[in-house]
Amino acid sequence: MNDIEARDFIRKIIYDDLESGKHDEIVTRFPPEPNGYLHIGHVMAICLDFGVAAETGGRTFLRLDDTNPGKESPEFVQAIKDDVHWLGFDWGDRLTHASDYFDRLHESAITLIEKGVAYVDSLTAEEIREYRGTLTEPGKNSPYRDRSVEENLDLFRRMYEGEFGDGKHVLRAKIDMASPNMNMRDPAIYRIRHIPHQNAGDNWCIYPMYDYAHGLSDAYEGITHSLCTLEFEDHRPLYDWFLDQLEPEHRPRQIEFSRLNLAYTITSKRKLKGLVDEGIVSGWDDPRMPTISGMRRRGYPPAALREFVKRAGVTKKDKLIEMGALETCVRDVLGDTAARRMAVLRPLKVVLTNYPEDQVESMEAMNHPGNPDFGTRELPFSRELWIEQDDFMEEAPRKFFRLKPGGEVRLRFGYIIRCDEVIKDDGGNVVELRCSYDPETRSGTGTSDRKVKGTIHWVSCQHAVDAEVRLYDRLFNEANPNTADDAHSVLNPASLEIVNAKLEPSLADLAEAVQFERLGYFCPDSQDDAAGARVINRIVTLRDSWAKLEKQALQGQAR
RNA sequence: UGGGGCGUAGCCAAGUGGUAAGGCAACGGGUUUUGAUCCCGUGAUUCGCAGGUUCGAAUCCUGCCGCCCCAGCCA
Repeated sequence: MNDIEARDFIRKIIYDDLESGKHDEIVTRFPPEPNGYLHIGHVMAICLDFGVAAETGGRTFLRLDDTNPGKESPEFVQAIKDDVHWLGFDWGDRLTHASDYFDRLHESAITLIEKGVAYVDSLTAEEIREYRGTLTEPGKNSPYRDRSVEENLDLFRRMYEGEFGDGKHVLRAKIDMASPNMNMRDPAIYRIRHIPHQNAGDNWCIYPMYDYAHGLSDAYEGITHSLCTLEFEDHRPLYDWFLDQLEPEHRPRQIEFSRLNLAYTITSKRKLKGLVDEGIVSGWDDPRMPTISGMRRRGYPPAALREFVKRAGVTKKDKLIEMGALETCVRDVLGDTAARRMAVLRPLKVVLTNYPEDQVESMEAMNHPGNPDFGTRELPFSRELWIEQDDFMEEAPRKFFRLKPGGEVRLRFGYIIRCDEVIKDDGGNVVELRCSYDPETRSGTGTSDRKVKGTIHWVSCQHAVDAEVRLYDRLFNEANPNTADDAHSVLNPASLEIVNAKLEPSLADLAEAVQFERLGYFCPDSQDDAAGARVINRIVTLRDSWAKLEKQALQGQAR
């Protein structure tokens, strides 16, 4: 245990509890409400809850916190399970629901009534709000607050039996209507809802509130450390109050940490749902979404997400982390694991005028420059090739070491070519380049001592595989769209661009994430890709220091 | 102008009385048949601000300022 590094304040508390003997085993829980899809913010909680237990040889429950039927559904339950598994965590046989405890919770509510610390209130929701007071003024007691235990028991039984309509009564904890902590002003424990439950069916018409159900569920499961986000900090006195009143066998401790916010994206389930419902994205798993399913479809490796939250850290300070930090993690993982391939996103034809008409050569290409274990592959080379439009400039700035009229460039794993002639259409657009190749410069022959500044990628026209490639950018133009009044006003209209690309032949049956050299990391789209009709997602671009240089170069030229 | 939290570099983050770790970003330089990767180097006289205690303060005390959360029969 001592060899584990306590990287954050929560781990320090937990390791201390182990060392002091307060606990022999750490038990945590990840308790999402199945009312939406999990997102990048949840990744933090998942990694913490499962991670800290795994590190200490403890256990973690995946608990669906389903106390509010109507918002929850089995679809979301399934998505949550898939996402947690995909992230690399396993709950074993510890999949539970708050609804699994409805019977015990109901019994304990009766105990609270018998103890005289809970009562049935018959005020309307609006009246209760008025009686609650404000942030600066105390509330006042409900006229029903002093009902007898017998009357409360009778009323609660009849609530349970379905005698009353929604909202007619509510069971409340009798605490302190003048508490400076709003959560302690006689919070609701049970409300009436005549609707079926996603797990419990229609066995119930009264449902427990989060504050009541959560701490007790933790206690029932023997949770030692109940980790949650900062907004629950002032719910803790209430969490503890229920435990004090009911004295369950196990006594969990709630500890709060700050949420993780990602710049240029939103992590509010409500707003995320809005994007889906309004068709701004194709679904919860749209590759631009910050949902786990979206990031999975985009091609982000789970290891990158785990590394990202590890680098972010666990603290109580509000975080708004730059997108670049996440992208770096994605590149770090993919850089080691993805094979290299060649593809042209925006094709421009090159004809090698001095290359034999029907000749096809096979070029050997490394699958990974830093790792020979990836082996090599053969690339067909012929007279007509596709190159990237960006790799040619008719009037190039200084330091542009790609192709320009009269200039030379190396074709990756191929020959050095020179641009002899630029062919344009009637509109003056460059449509083809006539080039000549230097037969002495074939890659890997040892005779290619000649150096040129630039190396560009290419695909043989007659061997190319066509593909739809989807290029993604951030969904919002505002660093913190969470705080924007209207999310629509800060949407990035260019968050998706689709191009018709040309791929090297080996990509005809691409299945995993690969690097398209000089472009970025790409993977087939899990929904739309099909044999013979490739649909590929760009996961992330490569770091592009030329983009910055180009800007400077063009500005310099303009002056 | 109630209560609860939080303020260390552009973004994260260590540090808890002994003289400011690390990562990301940025900026230089080197290697490179990916302008990628990799490697090397550059940042805080200062820790929200102002006082105070101390030989010594990011760490302790006082006051102030700023930001976040709470008035669901949501979680």
